[in-house]
Amino acid sequence: MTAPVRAAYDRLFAAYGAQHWWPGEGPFEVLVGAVLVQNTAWRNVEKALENLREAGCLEARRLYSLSVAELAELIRPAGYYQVKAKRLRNLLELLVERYDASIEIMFATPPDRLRAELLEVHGVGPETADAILLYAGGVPSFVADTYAHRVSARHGWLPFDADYGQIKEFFEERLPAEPQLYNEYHALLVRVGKEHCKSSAAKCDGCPLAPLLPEGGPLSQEY
DNA sequence: TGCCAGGCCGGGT
DNA sequence: ACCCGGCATGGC
Repeated sequence: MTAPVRAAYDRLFAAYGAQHWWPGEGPFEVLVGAVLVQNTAWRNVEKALENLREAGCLEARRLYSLSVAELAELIRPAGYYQVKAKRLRNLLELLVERYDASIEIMFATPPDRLRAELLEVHGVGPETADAILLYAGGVPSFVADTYAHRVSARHGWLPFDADYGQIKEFFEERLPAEPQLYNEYHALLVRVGKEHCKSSAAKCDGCPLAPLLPEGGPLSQEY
């Protein structure tokens, strides 16, 4: 059977509705948040962003003017604050030095090239790059995070050992290249993953995707 | 109270 | 090419 990627989306949206990820926040805040949220609960990121806001530093040049130590102290609630302070600065360096601190100029470069440039930033991996492209730039670049992996593996859509690029490609090949769709799908996968695919326990009871599971239930080892 | 969160990097085999 | 540990706060 062909993987019901679109059907899964429809079920998730029907069950959960719009998730409103990164609603109303400007692209710069999204870019900062994309680094801060690495392996971290979003509520912790909110505290860090609030600190930055109070310090008047939610602006590229202002934030770039801080030392790593100052930056680290402000983003402390987000966890991994020492490494993230450096990563954030590396990303800001690209934005400020190469793109004159302008998100708009940055996104004027072709998405494929911009993605490559983001990946060259020390501390920006594929998921962070895609999150920036999608949520800050409206570029239809699917964010294949750990939950996309779990859901895909459990449903037998992909082998468990599929890598990031394969998961991303899998979804992109089966969906129209619409940023709003990618945006919502990613958020919905996280939502359903948290409620039903957490760690090794498959709580398929009441999962909106349960009807789409192969015979015999979820197929995965670890996830 | 332990487990986990919207990753990524570096070092060792 | 893998596998693994480090990084850290805060909520359930």
